[in-house]
Amino acid sequence: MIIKQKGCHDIYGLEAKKWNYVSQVIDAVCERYHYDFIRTPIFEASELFHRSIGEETDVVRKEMYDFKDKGNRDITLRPEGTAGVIRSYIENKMYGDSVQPVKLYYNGTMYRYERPQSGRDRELTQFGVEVLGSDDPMIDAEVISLAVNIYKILGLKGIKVNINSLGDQESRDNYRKVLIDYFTPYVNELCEDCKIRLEKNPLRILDCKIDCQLEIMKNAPIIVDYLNEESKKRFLAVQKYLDLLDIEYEVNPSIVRGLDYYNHTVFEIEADIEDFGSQNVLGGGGRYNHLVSQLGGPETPGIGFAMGIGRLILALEKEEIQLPIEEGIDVFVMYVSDTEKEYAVTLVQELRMNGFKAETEYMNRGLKGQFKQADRLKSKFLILLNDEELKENQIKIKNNQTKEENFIELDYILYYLDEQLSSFEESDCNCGHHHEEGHHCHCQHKDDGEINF
RNA sequence: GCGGAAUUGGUGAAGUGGUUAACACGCCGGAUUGUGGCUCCGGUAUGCAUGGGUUCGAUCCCCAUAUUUCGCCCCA
Repeated sequence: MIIKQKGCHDIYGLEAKKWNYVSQVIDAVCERYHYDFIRTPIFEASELFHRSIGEETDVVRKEMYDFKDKGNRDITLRPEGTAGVIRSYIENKMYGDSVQPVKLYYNGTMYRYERPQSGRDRELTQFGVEVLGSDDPMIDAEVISLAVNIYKILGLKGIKVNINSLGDQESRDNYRKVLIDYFTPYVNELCEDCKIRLEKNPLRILDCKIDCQLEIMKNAPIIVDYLNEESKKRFLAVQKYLDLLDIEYEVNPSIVRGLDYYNHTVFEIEADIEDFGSQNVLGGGGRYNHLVSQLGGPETPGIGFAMGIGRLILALEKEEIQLPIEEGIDVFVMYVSDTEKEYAVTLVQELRMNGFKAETEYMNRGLKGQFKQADRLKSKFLILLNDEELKENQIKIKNNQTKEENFIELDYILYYLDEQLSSFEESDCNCGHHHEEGHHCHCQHKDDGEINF
């Protein structure tokens, strides 16, 4: 038997419905924030990732899914979304578009050659946004608020935003020196990885999970103290806008992010979920004002963030949040004889063309089997075709909840179903969603007056 | 890259070094001659991840591989 590759998943059934629902929420929110969808290739030249993400990062050093193609080109399956979007921005000269800044979002699969575990796969799906062309701190706050809103609309509670600033190049260089000076006397106390980091990327020592226990960490210099005037002002402005948007956040000096292209604002969004381990970080991002020029475009400020959809859905499941997913069908058409079957074919077609979710029998089951099938499909109504009754232009329809049966004129069936089904839509919210019995509406439009699909 | 646990049918699983591998759910069929969801009856693994080894004999013991799963590093 051929089975799926390590760290990959088949998503189908209810799981697939959840994914689609989350995507719908993302699309709706992005539309309101006026972000345009962009779809870039899943594979790119390897060099793109080496140059953008950084040679020394773990993602590039040990997680790249790369190979040679038949033309002997070095190809990599994208490990994240930003690099491809920036490449596209430059290649398509979007910096010349009449509408600026350019606000984009993507939602697609990424690949990392990792050891799979809970909340981490080799094929993962990320949704993310990128804003290019504006350095306004207000955009930083907007991007964070967009992410937070998506989590809120989906019903996640306990969302925590951690922010930090890496400052501009001057601040960062300055801080880098301070860090090296600080840690060098203690080099023998550091773990093996951090000894290497001390030379290559001292910032990452700060979020080392091993060395964070050390005494020297507590007194380590904090970057915020080494920001120059301008960077400090900028960071405070971001916080001001977050306050205005009523977003709770915490300044966390240990957030440095694993990709090299970030400067100024960096942030991570985590869910406060028990037993979620290190998988509680649902998304993260930051500003990258030199990435575009680094990849050969004009000097262009940018900011973005990404969230893992798989991990998000895991979080929703852990929190037992019911999504308003439609289940079941409107009507199941039953038949026995061949002439009834012929009528069923056309009737089902007509029902479908008029917007009803209609099903019929394909497995040659007896009437008993068809009743069972209709129940499995959670059909709200049953239509029982009968040759004798059809001759009289009559059709028998049964409400599968009340068990009430009625004879209806053939021509009247669409109207009848329409009327009957609308009584199923009763719900104390009017979000337009259909909520199954016992499910609650999480659209939150009533509370926030914001999003309504 | 490192470490722990697991792998029996469509599903959940029990089990033993020795003839036909429990049980339950599901599914299909029948009792019920065109109104079911209850009940009863019947059917449903030449098979216990794969490859070696130990043995008279292995699903059960040993080794390896694969996969799943949970951690570490890192990340979403």
